[in-house]
Amino acid sequence: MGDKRDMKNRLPSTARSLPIALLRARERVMGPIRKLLSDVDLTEQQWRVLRVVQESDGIDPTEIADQACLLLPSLTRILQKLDEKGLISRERDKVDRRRQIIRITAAGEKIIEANIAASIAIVDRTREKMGEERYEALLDLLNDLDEIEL
Amino acid sequence: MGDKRDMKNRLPSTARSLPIALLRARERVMGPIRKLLSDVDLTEQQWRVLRVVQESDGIDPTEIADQACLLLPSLTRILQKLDEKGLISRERDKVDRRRQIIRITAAGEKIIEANIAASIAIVDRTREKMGEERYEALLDLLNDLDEIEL
DNA sequence: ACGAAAAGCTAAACATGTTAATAACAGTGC
DNA sequence: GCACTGTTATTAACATGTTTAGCTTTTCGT
Repeated sequence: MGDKRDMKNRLPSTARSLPIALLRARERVMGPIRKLLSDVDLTEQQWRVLRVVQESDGIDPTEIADQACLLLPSLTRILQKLDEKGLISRERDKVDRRRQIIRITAAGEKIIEANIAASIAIVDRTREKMGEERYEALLDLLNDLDEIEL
Repeated sequence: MGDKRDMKNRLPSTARSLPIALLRARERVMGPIRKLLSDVDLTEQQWRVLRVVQESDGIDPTEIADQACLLLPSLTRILQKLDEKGLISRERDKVDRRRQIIRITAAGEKIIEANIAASIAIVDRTREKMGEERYEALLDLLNDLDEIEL
């Protein structure tokens, strides 16, 4: 018979479950950053999008979604919010009119400049606490996992 | 002056950004599982909760939230859904009447039995493709990250 | 040039993430 | 017994995740 205990023990406890371990780790990393951003009324995703836009010189939503790791429907709403807040500008591409060109505004630049240092500090602190080597090893393994099973 | 390029280069590219690497890795792992579960009309979170409940012998929401890595407001809605679907039962604790006791139903057991094997297979396949050692090393590093910066 | 297929984006619907506020109950000190 | 405080769980409000459908524009084959 299909004894319940047989199946239970073949699955990892939550600490050894990869999906949950990834969740917890992400929570640990993003917690402090979220706290920082709430002071300027930005979500973690809005900040990610704003930074991708700032690093480019005019970029379309598809490219933003790819770099910020967001699905297009989510991005659509985020761009609407950022537009309302006056942090980005949107413009139709004159050549391919399906496409939009997103740019950061002066107000957007200002917000980034005001928070980028603290953002970097948080990342640096995590890397130091974990140790440079282990931090880099973790990144390597995560990237490996992402490239697996095409 | 605050040259823009100075700040840009101190932040990692998306591949070397820990938050984004964690996102992508999670997406890669959960994709196949989500596909499996959509056939039985369960979300990834509902499945996680159902399994935690099944592994216990009566458990309260706070404990479920902790083990399934969910916030209580999310869990409240998920338990309502699972209750509507008849997969769990809820009961007030007779001793401490703030507390609830959640149990899995026969229908819930049936769904788990019908899908647990495929679920295990997906995890196993990922571990094999990545290599046992690297897989375990990744889990160790993720757990380390979670324990850091108390 | 024309119609089918594809690309870029948006809308809608439902589920969860996140924070703040609230209700209901339990324990504590007085 | 009563106010005080902490715990458990829910609700509300807003933002995002996820899937499906839809619209507009372009590209391609013929």
